[in-house]
Amino acid sequence: MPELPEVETIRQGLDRWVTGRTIGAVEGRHPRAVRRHAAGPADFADALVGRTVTGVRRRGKYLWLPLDDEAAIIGHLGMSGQLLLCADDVPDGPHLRIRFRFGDGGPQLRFVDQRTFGGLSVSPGGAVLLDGAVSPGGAPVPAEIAHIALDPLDPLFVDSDFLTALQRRNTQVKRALLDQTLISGVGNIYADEALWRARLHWARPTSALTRPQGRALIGAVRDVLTESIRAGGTSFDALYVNVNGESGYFDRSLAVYGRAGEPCTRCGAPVRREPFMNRSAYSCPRCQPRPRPPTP
DNA sequence: CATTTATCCTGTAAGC
DNA sequence: TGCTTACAGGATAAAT
Repeated sequence: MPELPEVETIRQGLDRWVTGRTIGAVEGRHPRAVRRHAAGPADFADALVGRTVTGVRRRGKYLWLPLDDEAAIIGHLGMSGQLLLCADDVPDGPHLRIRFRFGDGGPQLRFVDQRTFGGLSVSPGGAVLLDGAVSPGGAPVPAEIAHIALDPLDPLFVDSDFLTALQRRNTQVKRALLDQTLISGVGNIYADEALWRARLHWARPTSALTRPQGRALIGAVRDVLTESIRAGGTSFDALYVNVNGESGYFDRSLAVYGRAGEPCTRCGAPVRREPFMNRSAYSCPRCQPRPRPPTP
């Protein structure tokens, strides 16, 4: 599902195909897609018609598109959201939620979302620098996402600060990786992949991690995210595609996620799947031994 | 305050 | 064959 590499791939596509274009019409097709827009669906469209997109930015799994009037469109793909550039004659699918037409008459932008966990909103002052005191790292982000931590590909991300915060936590290491207020952009897929690379079991208590283990972990997180971006992200099915409808191919490089019973590519032991937060955690039983005592 | 759990959704696949 | 159930899981409100 869309995590940092998938969102970054989409950001790059939007930057290429949408930046500089002026919105001509906005068509809302499902109220849930704009539920985060406090001023309501009608205001969402009113705030955008006639505005020009000046760029596309990202923090973690959030996107935002600054506009020429100091507002910004904020977007989150949730589980199944897609942003697609389509010629006018491409038929609407059943999950079309929002359509943007542009004044140049070029390809329209569609927000398509099967499970409706994603959505778009307009942040009135979102294109303007936020008070650095309340934004993690002091970076400019819309106020609505100021609670989201820096992601590990952000130039302002400081490894040692993250490791200190990680060690202060009293929880399991995978839970910490998924906490977007501690480190953003990592979801279930890349958490499992990074833990495998760092040879750490997901249930390891954060407070007991050594500094070298922590450094190995953040290095692994950064490596796997970077490699996946290079591959265009991970596509298991048609639910994740880039803005032109193309799949990424990092699924071929996954070591453990979704590979229960298959051999570990490092040691050959069958990959283990364990229940984790009403989901699954995949790991290698040999490379990532369980922590000694019962989990905290 | 820190941390965990329940909830929102729908399509696919597995089970009876 | 057709119905039911489990599962996928990001963010957030609510609970502990």
